Amino acid sequence: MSSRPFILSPTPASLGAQHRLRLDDYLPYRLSVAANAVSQLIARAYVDRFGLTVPQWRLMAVLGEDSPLTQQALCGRTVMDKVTVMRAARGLLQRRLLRRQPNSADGRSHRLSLTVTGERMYAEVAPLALKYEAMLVAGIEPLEVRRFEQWLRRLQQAAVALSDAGATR
Amino acid sequence: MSSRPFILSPTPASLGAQHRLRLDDYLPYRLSVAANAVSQLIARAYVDRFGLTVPQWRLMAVLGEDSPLTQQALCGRTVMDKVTVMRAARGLLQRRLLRRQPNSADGRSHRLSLTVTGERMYAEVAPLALKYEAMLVAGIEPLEVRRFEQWLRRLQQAAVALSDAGATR
DNA sequence: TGCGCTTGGTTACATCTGAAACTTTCTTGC
DNA sequence: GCAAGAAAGTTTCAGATGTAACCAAGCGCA
Repeated sequence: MSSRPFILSPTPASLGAQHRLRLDDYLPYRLSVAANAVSQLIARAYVDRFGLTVPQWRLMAVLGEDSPLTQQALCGRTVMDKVTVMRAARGLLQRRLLRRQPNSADGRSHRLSLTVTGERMYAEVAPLALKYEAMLVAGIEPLEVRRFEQWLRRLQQAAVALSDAGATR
Repeated sequence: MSSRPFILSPTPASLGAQHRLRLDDYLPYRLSVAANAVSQLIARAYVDRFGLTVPQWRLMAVLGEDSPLTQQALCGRTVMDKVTVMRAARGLLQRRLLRRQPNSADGRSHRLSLTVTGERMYAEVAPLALKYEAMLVAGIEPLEVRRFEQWLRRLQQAAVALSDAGATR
């Protein structure tokens, strides 16, 4: 690639950024593009092998480690819209991968959990997911990966905070 | 948050990953969620202040630093589909932010560049973008930020490589 | 020159997505 | 208890997005 001199030179104020906008070095852009590439890769794999969409995959991932849960709870765990969760759940229900039982504590919601078939699929889905993750970070020290994840959390937090601040302002 | 012991303990094989799938610690998920949060924040800001969609914003960002360019070139620079570029360009053309001139070298394509109005908007858009970036990474050393960006590039590259490998296999 | 192939760009269509309105059930304050 | 408001879930609708088909202009090779 082209040389980028003085990028790390002392910046004028407290803003640790460039003064000129170069899309290619723009963090939100880089983040978006990277996320897209990774998402596409994994989405394709899951749709091909299991016929699962990303939202459906997320539901299975969560319910595989903790169930039963209501749709509401799933929204929180997967950071997805309630409509998205609803549709994903409907798909899985139709395929008998999910079971929906009445919630004695609250007549509005239901308790969702994997069926035996769902568990069986989960048993294939989870290792594949881990395999993809491993391939993506191949050759990188685990400690580095952890640091990166921390970064992502931090960034997300910052974005949400700014978003809330903007909304109420 | 909850404690996560032994995460950094020696892993069995060369795979630097967990053995159990926990969505919350799953890198592709974290990446997607973080990217979403950041994208939403910025998208909202741009639609509110300038009436620009993300694709439109990207076109302006690229054309502001380098023009004229064909749509084809813009696809490469923004990592967007040609249809997406086409629609974004159409929107900007209608608002007279973009100019489209014939390309003497190739009758199929056109040379796109910002109009004076477009330049004027760019002059507002770019600093705001940098401001958002600065706010997101506030309190983090610039060197760290660079490292993170490198990470993102690397991850993207890995994803694309795996995707290509999968497609041809 | 001309026939086939490629490429830039556009259109059509099918899908996905989220905001908003709506229904039902629960909670709260009186 | 019972109205009023909140919350879980569903449906509807409009906008965004991408794939595939399509058109027109260039390229290449005989």
